[in-house]
Amino acid sequence: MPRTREFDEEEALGRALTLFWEKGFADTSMRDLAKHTGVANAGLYQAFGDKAQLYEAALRQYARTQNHAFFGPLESRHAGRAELEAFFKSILGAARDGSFCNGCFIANTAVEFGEDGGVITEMVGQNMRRHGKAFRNALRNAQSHGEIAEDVDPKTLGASLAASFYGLSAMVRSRAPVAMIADVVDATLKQLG
Amino acid sequence: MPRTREFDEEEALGRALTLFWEKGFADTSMRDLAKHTGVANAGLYQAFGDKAQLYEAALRQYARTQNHAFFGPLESRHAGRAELEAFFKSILGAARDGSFCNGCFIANTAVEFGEDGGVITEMVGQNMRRHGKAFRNALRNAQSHGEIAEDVDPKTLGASLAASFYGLSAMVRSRAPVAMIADVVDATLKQLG
DNA sequence: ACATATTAAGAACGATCGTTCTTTATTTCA
DNA sequence: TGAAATAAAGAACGATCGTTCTTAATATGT
Repeated sequence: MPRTREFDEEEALGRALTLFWEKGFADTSMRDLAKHTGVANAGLYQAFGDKAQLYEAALRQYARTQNHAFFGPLESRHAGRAELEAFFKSILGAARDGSFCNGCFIANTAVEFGEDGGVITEMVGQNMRRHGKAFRNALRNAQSHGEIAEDVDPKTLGASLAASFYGLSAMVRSRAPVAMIADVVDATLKQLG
Repeated sequence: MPRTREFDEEEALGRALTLFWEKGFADTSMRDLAKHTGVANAGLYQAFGDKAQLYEAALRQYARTQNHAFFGPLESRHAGRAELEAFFKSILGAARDGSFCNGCFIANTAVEFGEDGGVITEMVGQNMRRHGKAFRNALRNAQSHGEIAEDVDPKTLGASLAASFYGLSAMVRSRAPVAMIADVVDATLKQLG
């Protein structure tokens, strides 16, 4: 009997993500979101709940798509030095062509929400652990294949590479000169030996 | 003839900074600020201009005080390896005791404002350049004194240490486990050789 | 084909936002 | 000491916020 939903939830969520990613949670209004998604105000509430739940859904989609595209290669059983280099060089490339100009949505969320004691902080922590694990996986593989120096500790360097990534994210978001981003990438990769 | 101002501008600004630092620009209302500074609503406008100008003034005070306390030692002509180690170890300590739980206000501002094309972004860039220069100064001194490896490039590693600092800031702000912070600090300092 | 359930569109609500204005109190100079 | 000028306090304003409600359109099961 019911009328069918006209809009595609996943696509609308993607557009909401774009807006949250660019402007953050507090600076994005539900009216902005309705306009940008093409979904009526009430439709967003019907489909996703309130604004916070919509943000959570957008964050989940980011983790599932964009974040997965970035970190998936590092999580492969065959990930090694090549994937680590490709990761940071692709960030430099994305900084050049502007496709990384909003930085990492996980890192942005970490900064905006801080410790809210809720589900958002938990999701941030979960994704940050994923990042560290991905780097560590690639580092371990690279080390066992003799592709990087023997004296690196995959656990500590993995955490450190994640921190460098978040730092790069903040710098790119505030439009630091590309030369500075290139310097960071150079020095970061030098740690592989 | 005029009545004298009752509150101390610098102290009120410090309290405003505390609030902006903890909650960010968008989530801090002028009423919050009036309550927390003890200065009446109109008094803040009288003394500082509008909300954005108040934030700018708070950012300037942060650069002049907190930021200076952190980076001043690295900018000394006598700064070397000891100061670099002390810097990152003090971050670990501050992560432990909670005194760094809001992260770096410069990095937070970079993430919240992104590229706004205005004075805020310019101040962020200015302070980020200062950070890179401070690290580079200490690295150059350390190198010329034989305290660190000869093959490090102070320029690129300086930029990279700044990125690591911003990343640490984001991680601490979202309450990453102290063990993870310690890992980042360990791996970061390992770059000194 | 009609009744019904759910949608879309956006008007409307109360709260809160940044900002200004009004009022009252206070201090200094002539 | 009285007049002028500024400070302090907070009420008030219009705008916008998140959210809900009203209305009208639409698609499905019998």
